[in-house]
Amino acid sequence: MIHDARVQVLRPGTPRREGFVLLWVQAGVRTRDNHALEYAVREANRLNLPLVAVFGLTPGYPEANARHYAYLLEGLRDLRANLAARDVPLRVTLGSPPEVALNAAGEGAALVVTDVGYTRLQREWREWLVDRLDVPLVQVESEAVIPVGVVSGKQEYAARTIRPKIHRLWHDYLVPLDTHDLKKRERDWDGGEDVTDPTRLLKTLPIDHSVPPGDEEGGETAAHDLLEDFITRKLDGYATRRNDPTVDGSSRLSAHLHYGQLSPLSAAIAAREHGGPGADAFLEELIVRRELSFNYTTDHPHYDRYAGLPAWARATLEEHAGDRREYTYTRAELDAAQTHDPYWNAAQRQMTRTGRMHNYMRMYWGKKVIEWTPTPQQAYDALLWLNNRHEQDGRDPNSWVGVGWVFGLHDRPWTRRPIFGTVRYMNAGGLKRKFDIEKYARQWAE
DNA sequence: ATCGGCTCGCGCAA
DNA sequence: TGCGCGAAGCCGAT
Repeated sequence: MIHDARVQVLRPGTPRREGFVLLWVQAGVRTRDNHALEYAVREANRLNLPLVAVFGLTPGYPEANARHYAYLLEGLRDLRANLAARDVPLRVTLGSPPEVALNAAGEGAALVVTDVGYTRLQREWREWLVDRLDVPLVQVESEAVIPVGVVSGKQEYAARTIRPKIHRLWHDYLVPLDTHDLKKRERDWDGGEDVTDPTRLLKTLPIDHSVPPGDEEGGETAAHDLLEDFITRKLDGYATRRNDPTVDGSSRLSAHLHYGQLSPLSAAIAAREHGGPGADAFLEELIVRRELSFNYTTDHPHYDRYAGLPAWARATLEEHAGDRREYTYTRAELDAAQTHDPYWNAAQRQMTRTGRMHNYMRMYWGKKVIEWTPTPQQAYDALLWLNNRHEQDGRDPNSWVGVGWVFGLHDRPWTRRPIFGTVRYMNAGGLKRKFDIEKYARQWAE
């Protein structure tokens, strides 16, 4: 089922009666549980037209490097194969995504269907296309379990304010998506770039190659293998094991979700069917926390800036901006994991080597950088830079929210203390109390 | 080992 | 207008 609230007409009009339906893929790089794809298939069948797809591959995506592009290209490789099995040919074209979509539409689109991403740039791409297209454009939301605008129309203050709104709605949206066979097939649709060998194509792209690919394979096939493994082997222990950075207890699905290779609906339905406390904990992360980050980037004009943090948090940090810092490090020293703190260095190395830092360590990692930089603004910029450079899912809405949390976003005040003011403080004592931090340090030793 | 206090602002009850 | 309470904590008192 495709809920009406998922579908938004961005450019109204009557579809042409000839040509093809065009699916402009931006966010949903998959065929399973992709509402935009299924909507496009139904529209093509209704209009008795074929369906084709296009992806604009921009080498200029802000902050993206070889680590990110490798994962994206693996996703496109799988997408082309999986769409072909649905009789939908995919073209991958180098260039600005909305321009690529506009040019493809110019070849005879009756109607353009697209999906939804939640960053400023993705919104601007859609707006750019709306202004120039001369056929209808429909967006179908599939990266959120519940459409962002349905959950809330304003910036939520914290998880506790968005949670009841989500819980009220989620049973209406946690419903399977049925598929239809495409009736008409387009045979003459140029495929553009060859994505069968992502490594080869990656080398030719004029991007930042200084960060190598991470340690996990991208793409829809790997995503579903990982999901199955997670549900059968890890979900039962998830509620407790996910908080221990020395064991493999987290889902590792975040990057697949970020690149649209895994539908959050697929993951949510699989977890709910399995049940238990692990499923509850996972659905909290997958739906409540994830939609809270979409809410932040959608309803906050400065979601990626220090100035966008809550007023109480900025005020208290600025009151303490003149407090003495025992250690200060440059961005390069942090990047190279060259601090006096072996636990911090271990976390940094886990991230640079694998593309993932354990969630609990990420909080500690962020809090320490507040202590070790001259001003909170510099701490914010450094953390965001490090996160977006090395994390496989960097530049996801959860990147800005995760870094923002370190500075008090979606959190509450605590005891006043130097440097932090009333923003929550963390220290290595907590790591020692909660788990075997020495083991973690050994796991990620130099 | 466990517990209360720290501190702000939202949202609901009244 | 008052009141309860909140993603992951810390610290000192018992």
